Amino acid sequence: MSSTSKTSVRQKKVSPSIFPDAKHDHGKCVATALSRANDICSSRGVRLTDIRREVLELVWQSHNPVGAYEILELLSQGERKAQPPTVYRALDFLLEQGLIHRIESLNAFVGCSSPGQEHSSQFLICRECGAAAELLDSRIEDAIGRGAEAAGFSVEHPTVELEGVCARCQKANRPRRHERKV
Amino acid sequence: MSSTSKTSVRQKKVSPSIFPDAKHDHGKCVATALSRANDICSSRGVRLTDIRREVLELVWQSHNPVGAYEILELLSQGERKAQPPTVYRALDFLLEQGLIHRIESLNAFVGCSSPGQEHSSQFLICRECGAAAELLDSRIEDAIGRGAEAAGFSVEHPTVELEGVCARCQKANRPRRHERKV
DNA sequence: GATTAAAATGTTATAACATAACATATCTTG
DNA sequence: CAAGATATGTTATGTTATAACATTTTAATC
Repeated sequence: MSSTSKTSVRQKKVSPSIFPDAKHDHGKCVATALSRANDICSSRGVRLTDIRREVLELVWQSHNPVGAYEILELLSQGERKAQPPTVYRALDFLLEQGLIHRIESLNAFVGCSSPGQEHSSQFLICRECGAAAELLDSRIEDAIGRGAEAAGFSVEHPTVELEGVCARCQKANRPRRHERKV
Repeated sequence: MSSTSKTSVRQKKVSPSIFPDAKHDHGKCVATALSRANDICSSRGVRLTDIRREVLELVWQSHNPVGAYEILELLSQGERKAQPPTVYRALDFLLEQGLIHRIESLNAFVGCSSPGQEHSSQFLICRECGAAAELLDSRIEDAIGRGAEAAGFSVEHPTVELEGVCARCQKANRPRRHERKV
């Protein structure tokens, strides 16, 4: 057991949006991610090299999962002319350190919202805007644990990726009253 | 006839193994899958052509997810010399009809254990023997639905793939008492 | 049973994602 | 600084998937 990471895990008003607001300060997201990554890496004695930091920054360019080759292109726009292995090696490092997650259903990568702690998470992936939000829902985790246990199966690496439509896109798509078909 | 394949679907002693027994009659699995596929396709007025049936049969060659190019190779061992699009088109058809599932974390395909009914399922994937078993656990489904709902997210296509070790492989791997390290 | 439109398959080429293998550079640490 | 470990560069190739267009097969209608 790793004790309590936050005491207010279960609030009354669960933030209705783990999805970032349209006008949130994304610079802050990036800054926080980089700062935490720094802390985590130095506390573990592993090196957050230039390439690794740049790749992390590119993954965090938005809340949408980004493909390795997209990163490669972005990375190659600067001075550096990288090859695929450079990117994949950096991604492997970031995955090992729990700084990013891989989205299997998209072959893409997204920044981890709570690095530094082991956790199994669930992703909500909006098919409209492409954003991915990380859910840390213990009830889902528990249900999965119990379901697997009933089959005598020991889960080591759960993948939970939920494609659908986020609240914002649902609102945006909802037709006006007078436009409705039925 | 389709209808009841067995009346004892919900027994007291829930089969502790949705994973197939080592010595189960796999020919029966295949025969059942093909027969159901036939029924489903004819009732829907879609065509289970030779290629599609062969691909379905190859997917069902075992309970381990199988890659598209592996299918391609197997398919090309016979008379037919197929190309990738042939296989992917057949797989697309089988997916659309709910006769197979795609395992995102493996880029591979596995037969559906309960075709003919819409369902969201969860996969238990053994990293030892490679077998994949399909769980239809409403509690996991519910927990996911609630978790997503709390975020205002509407789930359309859930992907739940649980990598770990199946009961049989756990037993097989467990060291003898006198061999234990700790 | 010929006509024809739709559906399925064949064929060629290429896109997209990922890693193997070995060379070179750069960081540590004695 | 020497020397091993770690990280990156470089070349080639493996693996998964699809686009685009040609041909064949099927099913429906006359």
